[in-house]
Amino acid sequence: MVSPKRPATQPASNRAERAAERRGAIVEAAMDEFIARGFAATRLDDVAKRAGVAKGTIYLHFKDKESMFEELIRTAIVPLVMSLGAAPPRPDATVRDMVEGFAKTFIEQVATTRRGDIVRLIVAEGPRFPAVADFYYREVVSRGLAGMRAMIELGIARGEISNKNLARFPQILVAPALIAVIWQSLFSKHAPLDAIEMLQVHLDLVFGERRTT
Amino acid sequence: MVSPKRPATQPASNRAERAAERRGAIVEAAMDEFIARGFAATRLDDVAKRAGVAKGTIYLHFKDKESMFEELIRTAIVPLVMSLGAAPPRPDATVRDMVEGFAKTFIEQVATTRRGDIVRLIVAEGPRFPAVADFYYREVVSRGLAGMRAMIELGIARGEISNKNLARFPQILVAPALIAVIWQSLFSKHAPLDAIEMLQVHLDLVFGERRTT
Amino acid sequence: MVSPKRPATQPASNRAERAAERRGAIVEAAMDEFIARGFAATRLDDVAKRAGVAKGTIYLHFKDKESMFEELIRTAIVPLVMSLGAAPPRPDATVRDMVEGFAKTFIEQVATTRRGDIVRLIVAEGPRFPAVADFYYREVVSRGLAGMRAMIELGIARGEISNKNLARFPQILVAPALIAVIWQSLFSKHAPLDAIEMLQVHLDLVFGERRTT
Amino acid sequence: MVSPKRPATQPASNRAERAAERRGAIVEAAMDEFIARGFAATRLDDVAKRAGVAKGTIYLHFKDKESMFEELIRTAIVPLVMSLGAAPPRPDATVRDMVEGFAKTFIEQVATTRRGDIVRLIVAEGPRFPAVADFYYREVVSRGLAGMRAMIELGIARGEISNKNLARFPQILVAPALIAVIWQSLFSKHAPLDAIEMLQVHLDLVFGERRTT
DNA sequence: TATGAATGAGCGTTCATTCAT
DNA sequence: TATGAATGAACGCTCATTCAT
Repeated sequence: MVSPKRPATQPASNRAERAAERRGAIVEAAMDEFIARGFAATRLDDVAKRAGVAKGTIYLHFKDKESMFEELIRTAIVPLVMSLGAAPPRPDATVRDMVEGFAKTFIEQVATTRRGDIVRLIVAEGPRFPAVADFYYREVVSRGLAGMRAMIELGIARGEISNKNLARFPQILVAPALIAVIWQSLFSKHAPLDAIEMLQVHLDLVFGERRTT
Repeated sequence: MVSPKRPATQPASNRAERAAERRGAIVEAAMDEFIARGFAATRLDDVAKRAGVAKGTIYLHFKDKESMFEELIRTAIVPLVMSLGAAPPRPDATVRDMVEGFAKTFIEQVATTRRGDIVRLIVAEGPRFPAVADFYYREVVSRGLAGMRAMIELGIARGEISNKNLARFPQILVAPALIAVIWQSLFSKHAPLDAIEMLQVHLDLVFGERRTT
Repeated sequence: MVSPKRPATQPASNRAERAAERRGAIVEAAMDEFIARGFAATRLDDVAKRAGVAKGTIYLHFKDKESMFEELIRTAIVPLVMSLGAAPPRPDATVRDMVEGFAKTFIEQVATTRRGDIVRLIVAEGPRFPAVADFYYREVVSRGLAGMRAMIELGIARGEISNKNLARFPQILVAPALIAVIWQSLFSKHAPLDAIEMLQVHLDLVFGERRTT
Repeated sequence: MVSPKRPATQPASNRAERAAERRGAIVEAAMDEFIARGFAATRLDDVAKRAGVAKGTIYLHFKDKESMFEELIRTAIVPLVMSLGAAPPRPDATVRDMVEGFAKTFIEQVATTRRGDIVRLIVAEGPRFPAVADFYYREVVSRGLAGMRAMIELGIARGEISNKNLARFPQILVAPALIAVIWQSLFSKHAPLDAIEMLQVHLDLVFGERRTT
């Protein structure tokens, strides 16, 4: 959340920079509002207020509410992919270690942050925004599942994973992660969920229980 | 579309009955609309039209849109619980068989029907309707998880489940089922998902692979 | 301008009647506003206020501002045509008498009333509302000119009109009438125009000067 | 789109000249837009774009939209008057020849050009812009009618015009010309109108039919 | 002088809610 | 009880006007 009023010391950054700042503020504010209220219930007035700009300014950056929403989600998905794709390719590590690293990254970078809320937002609005659902499927789901499948197959080849059918349903591998995301939004106040622990247990199911030395 | 003047031949089903019919029609229509559009985007005009009643009639049965939504969800959850709680208590069966039966019931009764959409609706609107989320947690989630935990513990006691930590995270057991529900709504047109098969594989992870004779 | 509140003595006219009254009030109000401000500058808020209804009520009768405008004009043109077409077909009268009667009717029924303003409104907005211009041409202009041409030809045949070319330009016969309409709206406060007199003089040109005994 | 930095080779036409150029471009663009859309529906954004200047630049030349419109019309009227007042004062010609020359000039210089659209624009917006209507009356209408009246009186004196009352309604003389202007804008696509021919016929009415030798 | 990003009042339209019938 | 016409607050979007650069 950058203050819209640049401190006097700063030498008045150029126009483009200022515009980018404003746009950023709008994006942040809109994201927050969309997450908090969903698409239909979000008021552009509130977005503008939260972003510290006038209502009309939003329309200098986005064609209308709908395309703002779609563009926002698309934009937000990119770092989501990046934060996951950033899994270090340690070829010498065990598959379990790789998956575990990946899972931890997910929990830290997604499940416990606003990125997780975006995932829930997509689940919530997807049916009304096929373009969003399509994009999400293409950029995140299909890629993510392909990556998981590759991991699973490697695990099977190396003998780390015994259930050969798992490769057909990589969804199983990520299911608890998604559960964690949804749990955060809906039930964490009723009963906290230790996502990291849960993922460990789940990985034990997949890879066999770790011999606790 | 029932004629307002009941023909004299009809034994004049009493008023209460007629009212209940109307109310039922409204509930059905509202449910469909809420599922299709979400809370905020649903128009009571459309609900009334779909239910075949006048707009004002809705207000004879519900205080306002919000409480209608909450009441609807609550009402819809009951058969959800019932359809799941109806698991026959075969004490002689293996735990896996019990869980499997339960899972199949879920797939058939929930994941592939409108009930699944209701689950997604709760995920979507839950944060804006704490009362709904609370009710859902109390009536479905906590009970369901308790039941699952009991099953798991029985499985552990009987030696069917080796991972003792699983009892701490019964969410893991239901995670793929929830995935199936969400997948139906969002991605089934991109790639169909055989939920039954997926659950089988998942149960293989939990109970150990079935020796396919 | 009918009072929206029916006097208590009246036995509460039925719904349809009330609706027609309201619609009539909206039409009146909208006509006045459109004439006074033109299409773009007319505010539906003002129309509603003037009609004594809520803004939303307008939308119970008209799809949107644009179609309201077009429908209004179309509706207003009908009595315009009628008031002109009502020229009594006195076959024994001279052509001049017929044209004169027609002209007087026009001056009395159109040029000096709000109907004249509607003509000016069509001139003003026609280019932006081709549908309006088309309708006006079809229903009023082409018919009116055809009628005029018939009169002129009759006049020529009877020897009342000597200039045979006039039949090719019946516009000439109506031009002063249109001038009168426009003059009313724009310049009557600068210099009043005695339209009746002017038409007499014009007819003298067409039919030859009357021998004022 | 003129480069803001004038190349050194150019003898740097002074600022005032550049400003006048810009102002001219704005005037042209605004005129086109006002004619095409009317006052209220014209967007200064479009004017600026069409003129090739920034929106703010308009405000360096005009106080606001309203006064721009009024000033524009006033400015546009001047050449209108000039193009008409430029009637050569051939004292030896017949009055009919003079009027005919005048009429042809009008058809060529006004009715078939954008100037005619300006006349229609004044008819359309006049009631909302009394200043415009006043100015137009003062500068064009009253002068034009006075000129016409003088012609008519000369015609009467010379025996070319027999109807002495015509001098009281010089409007009759110009009515067909105005009709031609309006017809161009509204109905020329439905039925073309040969304005020159029509004016000839009209003059035959006024001056008596020409003996076609 | 010229720019165009930013503003915010204002408008068309929608829709939950009311109420006379 | 049921209706649906009527309401009016609220929202998305536009555009004349301003002003920092």
